[in-house]
Amino acid sequence: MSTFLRTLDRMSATAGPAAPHRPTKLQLLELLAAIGTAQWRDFAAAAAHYGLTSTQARVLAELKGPVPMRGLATLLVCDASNVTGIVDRLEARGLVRREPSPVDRRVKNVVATDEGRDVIRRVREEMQATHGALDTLDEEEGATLYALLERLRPTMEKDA
Amino acid sequence: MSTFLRTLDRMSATAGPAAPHRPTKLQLLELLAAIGTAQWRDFAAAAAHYGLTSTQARVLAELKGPVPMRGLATLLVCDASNVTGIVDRLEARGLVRREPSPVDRRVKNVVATDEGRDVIRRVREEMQATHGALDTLDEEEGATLYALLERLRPTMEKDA
DNA sequence: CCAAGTACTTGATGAGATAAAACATCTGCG
DNA sequence: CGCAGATGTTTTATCTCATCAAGTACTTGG
Repeated sequence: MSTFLRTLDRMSATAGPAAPHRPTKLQLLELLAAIGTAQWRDFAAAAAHYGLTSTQARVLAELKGPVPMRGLATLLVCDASNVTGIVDRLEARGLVRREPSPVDRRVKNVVATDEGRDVIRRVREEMQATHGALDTLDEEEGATLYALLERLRPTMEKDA
Repeated sequence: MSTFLRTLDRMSATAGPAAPHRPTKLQLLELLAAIGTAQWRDFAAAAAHYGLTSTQARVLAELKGPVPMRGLATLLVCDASNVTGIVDRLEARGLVRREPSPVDRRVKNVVATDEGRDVIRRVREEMQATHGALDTLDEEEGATLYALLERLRPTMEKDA
């Protein structure tokens, strides 16, 4: 609680005249959206640096172990037929391999190759380097933000 | 986007069990990404409910006044030739209008029609309705969250 | 006035998304 | 057991969105 108050104090000291003190729900939604898209663009840029589309990078990042095509579709929240093409392109570049499931002959498991693992590792590193954004928050502010966002999360994920 | 999440998750794997009062940078990023993802999917779903793609809805949302094609391209961070098609489709549905700029005959300003404004208003309402999440914050907490997020935004937009 | 720059469009190309349908395989129930 | 229905994958068609290259129309500054 005292953390809250001090955070507010610091904010009113640094916020300047432009900061609205009573944001509407809509303003908050728009701000969240703006930050979300900024993050997404960062991810896409890091992926592009290694010749990947963001979707391809997304798939590659999922492949910690073998994942069936259908499983990828579920993870990506998209149609299974869509995954075929994405994995085709990754496979053509040698970043990924299809192998038949030992337990179900209908299923093809997708596995990252060594090169695939290497590429996604580099994308991750680049993301970390890019995000100095949060360094502008001190420890208390970070804790405050985290606590507030965490309360938002469960309600917003209902549609997943 | 959900992979993006998991990627960040994996990146912060060394942090161990969550220490809620001292979140790491990566934990914060993960949380922001989680909320951003959920919100983006909600936005897309609300837009789809009115027969709009998320990109089309995004354009409509930008049209608070007349905006030149080139300006839209800048806002969307994409090629100008891309905007032509998006606005074509919106115009074909009567949600948007091109009108010549009075000051520069090269320029076409895009304006939302009454119907366009109505549709985007409904999309926004649907999002707000979906996100009772924000109702769990009281006024002070909302203001705190807004101020913190606002400080994050400019830093994250640096890379355009 | 004219060269260079800017705004927009067109056309080619490619990724990603969905829907419908084909095909092989698995599963459960009579 | 055997078959009907469900499931996993791919193909094909169609759309949107993204880029690049080129072309047209207009503006601007030397």
